[in-house]
Amino acid sequence: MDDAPPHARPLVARVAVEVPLAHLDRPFDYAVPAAMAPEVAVGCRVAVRFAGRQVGGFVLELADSSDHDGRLLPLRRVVSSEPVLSPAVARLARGVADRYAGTLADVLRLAVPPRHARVEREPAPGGPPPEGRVDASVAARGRHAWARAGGGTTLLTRLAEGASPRAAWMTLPGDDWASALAAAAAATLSGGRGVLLCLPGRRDVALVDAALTTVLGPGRHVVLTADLGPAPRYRAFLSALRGQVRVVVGTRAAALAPVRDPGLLVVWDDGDDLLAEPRAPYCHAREVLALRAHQQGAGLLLAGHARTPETQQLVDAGWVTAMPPARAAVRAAWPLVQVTGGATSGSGRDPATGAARLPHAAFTAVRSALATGPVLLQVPRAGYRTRLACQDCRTPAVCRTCQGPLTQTGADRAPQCRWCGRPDPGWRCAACGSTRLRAPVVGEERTAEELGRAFPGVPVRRSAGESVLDQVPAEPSVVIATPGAEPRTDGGYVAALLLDTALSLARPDLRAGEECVRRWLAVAAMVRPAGAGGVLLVVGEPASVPVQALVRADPSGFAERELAHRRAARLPPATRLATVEGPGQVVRRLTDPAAVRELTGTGWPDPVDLLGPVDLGSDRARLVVRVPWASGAALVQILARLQSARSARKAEALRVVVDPVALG
DNA sequence: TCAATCCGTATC
DNA sequence: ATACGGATTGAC
Repeated sequence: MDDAPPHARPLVARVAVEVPLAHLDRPFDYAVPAAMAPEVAVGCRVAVRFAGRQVGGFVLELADSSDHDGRLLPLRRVVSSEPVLSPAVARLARGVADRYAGTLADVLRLAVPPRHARVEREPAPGGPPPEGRVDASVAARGRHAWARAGGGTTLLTRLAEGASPRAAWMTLPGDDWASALAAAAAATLSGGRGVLLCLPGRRDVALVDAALTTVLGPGRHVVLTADLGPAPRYRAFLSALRGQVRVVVGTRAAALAPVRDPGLLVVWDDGDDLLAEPRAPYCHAREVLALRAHQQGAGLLLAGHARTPETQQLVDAGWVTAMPPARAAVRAAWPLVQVTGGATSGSGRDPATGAARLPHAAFTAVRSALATGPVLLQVPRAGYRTRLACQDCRTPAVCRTCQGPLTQTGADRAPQCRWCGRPDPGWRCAACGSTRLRAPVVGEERTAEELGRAFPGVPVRRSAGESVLDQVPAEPSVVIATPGAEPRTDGGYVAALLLDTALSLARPDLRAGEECVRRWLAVAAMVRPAGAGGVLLVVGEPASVPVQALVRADPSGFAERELAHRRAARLPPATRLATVEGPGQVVRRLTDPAAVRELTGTGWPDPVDLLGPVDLGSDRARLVVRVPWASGAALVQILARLQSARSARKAEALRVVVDPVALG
């Protein structure tokens, strides 16, 4: 095929068909009718007949012969010649599917947005993008952040030279990180290569979008998020695919965007679980981009206020380089950290609701800070980690298994036991039989009310849930925000207050400590340096390891300790772990080595820990499978074979999650 | 001995 | 889902 003469036409198309069955996750050959030969292209969408049905597919390859013994069916239709699945993205998608025991079709649904014919016909924008006015001060702020990161300036130089550095960067308080990422994008672009930036939420994407516009000028990058709507999404996708823009910024699905010749792949705040895909194959943007960096020889930047154990593990392995700031830079950037435990100034609080308590020392510190500027208060989300009760008879809701208190960890999640962590989606009141739960709101609203009274004459602004503030004026005010919704303020906050840290840390979750430190560092990042009067007030246990990360201004030390702890406890990412969920009988059989050997040919890797299975009710069960890190690939292969064997027998697919983000 | 039917398996 | 091949059955 490679040296075919110019008049030769492709005879065979290798097609990835869009079917959800695991055992059909491989290419199928089709004959290319002469009439379709001019339209067919590698990467284009086609329609084919498959097992008697009309299905869609993507051309993975064109060839002049097939290894298939039987007769080939002809392609039914070339849907469009647009090569929406480049060989590089096809290979990446295959790698992601293999990494997560999923199917290529699942990954391609994330990688290629639905076609929009009208958008596809739109003429390409004429000429080069307008030469924008570059805002020198924004670029300078970005460079300033890099200058105080260890090796930051070198990183920019190497990107501009076409090298592919892999780095883990933690910001210092006050860093204009969005501008810093834009500066790295500009450097990479100046070296002639593309850039992809993945961020957890729309707010983060909007910040970087704005920074890219000022640093690169307009029209040089494109935003790619799932919530754009079909036409704008396909338009953004096509402009990256066609090379009209070389910089893409977006949320998790953008990790598979068709950026050509990428020189830099950026993940921001990889501890945010928004970066994990909630649908099969449950891939995480950090893992997708790490694989992509490896496959395509691109640079990788794992950036954030905090560092996850997963990223720390890559640092330990020497695969990415840490960028520690000089100790002097840390001292110059960090606010003064004050930890207060013990007595509270409040009185008459309802102990059952765990309402916010404000120690006297913190109260005075906030009052004095309010003389000069805004004070930030981070509170748990409304209703979050509050004890649930029956809406009708007010009987406290308890766990059916262990009688622990039920709490809600998110507005749309099932109630969960605070002691054993078990979710209880089908709760029913033991006293009156009601199924209606009441979540007393103690988080944000109650705190706002209390603080409003505590500091009369000072405006109280709230940023949470539906009404998130991007920015607040740099004037004295109490700003109450839920994690992730903290507004920015020019010059930074005079003080910030972290309440009830001991309670937050007590969450029955493997990631509780890591998650708290991540949220606290996001607050610390917005406070003025100690030299400018900035104070971070922490209400909690001074000796606890997560609180010490703040006291010592040493988030990387915390990441190291956290990873060491995971190693000692044989927890991810020091081990590889997967959950398998399905009908009780099927899942229980997976604990029988002989049965697994029969199903997969080889059986579980040795050694293996099978934890559970846990009964989830309605005849469903979940098994946790844990293997040493080195056996991860073998584990995933077994899981894929298991799915394959089941789908071949027309059995319902199991829910397999490799590296689950949350472990209750 | 051959056609009709059933069942398992592959799906190009 | 459909299509096909091989095995099974039953009538001549």
